[in-house]
Amino acid sequence: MRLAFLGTPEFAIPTLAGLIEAGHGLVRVYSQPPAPRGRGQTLTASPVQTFAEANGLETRTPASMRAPEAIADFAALGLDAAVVVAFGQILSPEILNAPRLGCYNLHASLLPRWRGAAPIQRALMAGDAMTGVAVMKMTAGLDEGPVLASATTRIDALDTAGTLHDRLAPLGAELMVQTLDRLGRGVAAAQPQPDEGATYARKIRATETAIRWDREAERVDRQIRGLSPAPGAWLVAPGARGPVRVKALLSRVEDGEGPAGEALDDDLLIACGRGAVRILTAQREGRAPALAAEFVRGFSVRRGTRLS
RNA sequence: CGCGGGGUGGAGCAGCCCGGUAGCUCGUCAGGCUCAUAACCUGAAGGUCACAGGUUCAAAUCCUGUCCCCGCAC
Repeated sequence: MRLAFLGTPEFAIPTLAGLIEAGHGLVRVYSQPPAPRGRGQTLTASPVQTFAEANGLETRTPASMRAPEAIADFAALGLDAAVVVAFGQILSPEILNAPRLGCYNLHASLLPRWRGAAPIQRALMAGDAMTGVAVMKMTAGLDEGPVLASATTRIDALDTAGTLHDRLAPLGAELMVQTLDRLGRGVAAAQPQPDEGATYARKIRATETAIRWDREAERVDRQIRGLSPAPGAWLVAPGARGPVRVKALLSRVEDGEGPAGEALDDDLLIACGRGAVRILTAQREGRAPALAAEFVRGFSVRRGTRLS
């Protein structure tokens, strides 16, 4: 098929790679424009732009797909369909209707659950036992289009947003390739999303990253894993030269009772509002992530220590 | 030039402010103890203190520059 691809972060790359491998006619890749990123604020191209250019694909990074020139240019491509994966811009009806068969989005949740910005993190933080990916035909409403296909994956006790992301990206890529194949053969069926069961996956805000030890252990654990590796759930531990911010990257619920936030042993078992959480991987500011055993070797958190 | 932290035997860290014999926890190796052990005891090996200059009688420590890593913000 004659396709355009619109995507921005790492998550979108397996799908783009899958389309290339499937031999589709990728006539254009769109991505968010390079922006100052990271330390030093260097102007950096998005992962998708970098990948697309490395693969010799025609790439554009318009600041807005709503600009008349962008719309006209897009319409002139004469597309069969467009594939959108975490592009980062809301597309107008003119864009959505331009390709002959429409625009198809890969979303990292089992729609209608977790429409919106942070589906992977939200599914984990909410304690869902299962999540997945869905391919839908895009409509004006945000993530409300009819679903053509979906695939599920179990959320394990030690999953983090990072491990889920890495599992869902290729799963979604495969699903998208299959769906396009069926679409091309005219045998794809779209099911409208039911409104019931719809939830919205709000963008993660910095204020959500502080660990609240007074909450029950299950919830603290999910917060830690749902925010790992980025932006990370934080706690503050007393250090020799003042309070130290520590990012908890992996945890597990364990038995234990005590005042919320108190270390119950010397190996990062921390009491919560109810139950306790053992931190398995941690990282303090300026340092590399470390397994609990190594972490504690250089930064002891003895039994009785109060964390906040 | 967005703000900040860090590079010290194989791992994780302390020491740096207030220059002067390389420290801690662990790992490794050898021996011992034990029915036995990831436990305990004894001993040993292993470090150009990121790199390059500078100051000094003397630099891990102070000054300058370079490279790499990380947190925040975005």
